[in-house]
Amino acid sequence: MPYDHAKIEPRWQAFWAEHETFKAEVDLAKPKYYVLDMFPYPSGSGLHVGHPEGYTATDIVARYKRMRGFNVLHPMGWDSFGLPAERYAMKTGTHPRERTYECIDNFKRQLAMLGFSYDWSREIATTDPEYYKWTQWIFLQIWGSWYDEEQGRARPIRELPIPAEVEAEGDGAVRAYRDAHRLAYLHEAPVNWCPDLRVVLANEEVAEQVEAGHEVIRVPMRQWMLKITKYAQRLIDDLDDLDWPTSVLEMQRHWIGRSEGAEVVFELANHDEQLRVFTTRPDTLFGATYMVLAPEHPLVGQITVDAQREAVNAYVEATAHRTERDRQAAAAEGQKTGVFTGAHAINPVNDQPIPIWIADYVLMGYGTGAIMAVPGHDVRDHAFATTMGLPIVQVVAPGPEANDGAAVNVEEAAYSELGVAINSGLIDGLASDDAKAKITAWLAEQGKGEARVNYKLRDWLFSRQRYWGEPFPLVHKPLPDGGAEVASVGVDALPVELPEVDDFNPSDSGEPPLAKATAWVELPDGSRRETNTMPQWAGSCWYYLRFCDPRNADAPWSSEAENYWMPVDLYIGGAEHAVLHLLYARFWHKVLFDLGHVSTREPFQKLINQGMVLGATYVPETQAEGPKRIFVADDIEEIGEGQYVHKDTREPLTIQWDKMSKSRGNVVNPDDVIAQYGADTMRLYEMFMGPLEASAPWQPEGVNGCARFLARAYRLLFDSPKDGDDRPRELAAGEGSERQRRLLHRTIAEVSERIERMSFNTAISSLMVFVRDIEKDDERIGRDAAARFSQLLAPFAPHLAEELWRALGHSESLTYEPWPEADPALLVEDTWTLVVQVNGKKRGELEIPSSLDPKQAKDAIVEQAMASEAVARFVGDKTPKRVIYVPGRLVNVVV
RNA sequence: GCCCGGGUGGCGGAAUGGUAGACGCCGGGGACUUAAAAUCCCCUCUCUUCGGGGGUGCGGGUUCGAGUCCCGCCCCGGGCACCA
Repeated sequence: MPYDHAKIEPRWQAFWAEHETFKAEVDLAKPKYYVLDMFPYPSGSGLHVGHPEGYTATDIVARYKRMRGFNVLHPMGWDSFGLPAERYAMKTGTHPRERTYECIDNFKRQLAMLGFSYDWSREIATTDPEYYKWTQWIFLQIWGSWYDEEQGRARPIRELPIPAEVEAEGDGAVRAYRDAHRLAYLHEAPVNWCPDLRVVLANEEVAEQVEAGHEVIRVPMRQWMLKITKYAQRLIDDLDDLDWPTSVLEMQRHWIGRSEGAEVVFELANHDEQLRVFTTRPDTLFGATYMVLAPEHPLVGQITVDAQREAVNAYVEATAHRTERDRQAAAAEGQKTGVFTGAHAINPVNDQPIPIWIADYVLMGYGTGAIMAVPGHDVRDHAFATTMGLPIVQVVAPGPEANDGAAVNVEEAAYSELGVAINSGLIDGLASDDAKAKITAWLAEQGKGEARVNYKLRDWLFSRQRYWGEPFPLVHKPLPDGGAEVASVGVDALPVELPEVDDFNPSDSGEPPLAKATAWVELPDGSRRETNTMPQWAGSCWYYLRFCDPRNADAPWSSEAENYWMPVDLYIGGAEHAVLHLLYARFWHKVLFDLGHVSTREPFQKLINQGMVLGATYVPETQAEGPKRIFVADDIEEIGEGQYVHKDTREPLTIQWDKMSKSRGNVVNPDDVIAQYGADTMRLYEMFMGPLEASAPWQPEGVNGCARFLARAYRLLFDSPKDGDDRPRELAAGEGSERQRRLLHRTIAEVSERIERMSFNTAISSLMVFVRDIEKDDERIGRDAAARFSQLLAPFAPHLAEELWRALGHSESLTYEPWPEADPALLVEDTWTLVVQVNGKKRGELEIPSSLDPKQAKDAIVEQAMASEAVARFVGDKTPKRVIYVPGRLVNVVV
């Protein structure tokens, strides 16, 4: 029987498992290589063919590096906390744990069938108490730290200097001072509360529920926050040394959003309070004609005059009920709303009183939640001023730096670019940048402001009102004065395991589900456990560290293992994690670095985002009014090349490619592909589709070509008689004929170079050429050539490669065989092709013997070209103006 | 709107500024076969008066030479979005 993947693949998978072929141990004598996949959330629907694209790529690199002599760490695990299991539990009553481990089993079965070289002895799941024990431990490190601005690093909270005046106020004040400085703190943060469902919704869930008719309001709730903002600058700076895609670097920089400007203090008329605003354009201060506070701003209640109170309250109330979506839709249309408070502020540069408004285009979460409005030079302020009839003043004119001489009418539109200051007192005539510097210095002198750097990045809202997450290892301890203190349960009490409950719904009052497990919440000493749980990000923030030492019972990892394996040399995963997962993991890593628990500043040295695998749906060629109709492969019939009709209605359809998703119905299950073609073919096709980073459609016809190639490779070494079992062919020793040797060594060189630059599709193309051409001259492949080929094939199609290797008489796996080296002497051909161009157009080519060295023998080569028929024909008796010679490539005669 | 990618045959895609279309799919022709499948070989951008001409989203430019570099557009994908 010819190439039978169903027989070969399970056999080698069993062999690898039995021999623990891929088990990795710290070995200081060998260089290490840590290659990591973003571990998956084990969803109920299992893998689709999109998942294995990245996994295949890392597996190729892992196998290649092993053969290159590296000690390779290539682990896999499960990001297994998450909402779907909890939703499933509410619906069916099945405990999330049970459901989660079912799903893990299914994922693991599917991954095992693909023959990935994971060290399964290192498998971890974030839901395992032995794992989340250490997630809780890391949280305690963060909670137990403060950020020392002077040293620019986190330090243990016990090292926080307590000011004498705080000390004097007693224990309560000291405790409050410490709590305020911790990297994890409690804060009243606004959340999306849905009273109908009694749950807090993630931002992306809001639209869905509102559409379903549920009310969602922003209400403040006491939440755990992490001070990631303290790390904003380091999170930007340390991006410089990473080998990451530019798009991800850019997205991270924008997310952190550093901007330079000034903080300016405005005194209030008839009030003792001050108003602080952040601006990137202090040079436009003379053009500030009003101020705007966010509706949530704490000063709103105090400064509003009685006559305006009713209108202001109504506006504040309305804002709380407006969904993000509403506000965004209005913003997109440039609509501005707001209400005058009746109060005035004093512009510090000219002592003019200007009115204070509230409007929801000012966000409480950015800057100080208040702005000075300069309608002449800011489009948003301009739109607002126009709507409300507020004055517009021009204080910047186009100057030599930008738009010199352009006509500007700020009544019509804001001029938001740089220029020269006008109508601006002490900075008149200065270019915008100089004006900024001068006015900022002046403000500082007057005590009315200072230079300031601001970031978009907010502190990380770290608690969730869910059951299926890590419990916080904290308790609220009652104090004699009636208050409560937050205390650690102590490292010895870890893990704090989730209590068994049968109801996973939140309580009527909106308390998290854990609050109902009273036996767990209430401790003998009167303390109450924290009932929030951690977000799903928590487990994925440090799993790459646990992989270094996954069974360590005494510590999250040993410094020996961490020192040896870290950092991750290659990290591959989807672009959807470009911002949050990577930012959060980098943040935790830096805290751990500051506290001396890890040795590298950054966790992931090289990052690659694999592209999406697209699935097909079919849509009507002419889309009628009404809901969109889409059809899946089962509904359609192909009546001609690229022409499809609905199999019942005969309506013409066109094919449409989208990201694969269960809801679209365009997923392809790897189980089916493997059953038909085998894992090696599947892996090969995943890589052959195109560059790793690019998205590509899954076209089942294309899989054939890869299957054909493997069958050919199999036939090179196996004889399949009609009657009887396959048997290895008798092969002569050596690397075959001269031509075959050259082909082999060229293939070795090409495949090596292409794997190194992760161009797997072209590496596979080299292997295909080898198999196609090796027997062009009737001679069977040589034994040694076959061995080298098996090794080259091994990273891509490991099962077949092992089978071929064994057919050549080896009894061991080829996993650790040294990678073949190309003999440079055999890469030089007898002749090389010289292209002859006339005026840049190809007119002929010449075979030049390799005895004429392309670099040395320039004159002789050019002479031959000039004597060629092509030159004779296209140059004739014209005199060449110039002759360009590109060594080893071409001669271009310019006439 | 802003920030990243990308646009090459019927399709997926190759191509350090130097022969555009490697490799594979689909399609066509042939060999083998009673036949089919499988396999093997050949052809497969386009026009052509068979000399050659044209062609990498569009329009310019740099260069002896541009898919590749520069400028201005168009289209597609991804991300962000009232961030002061």
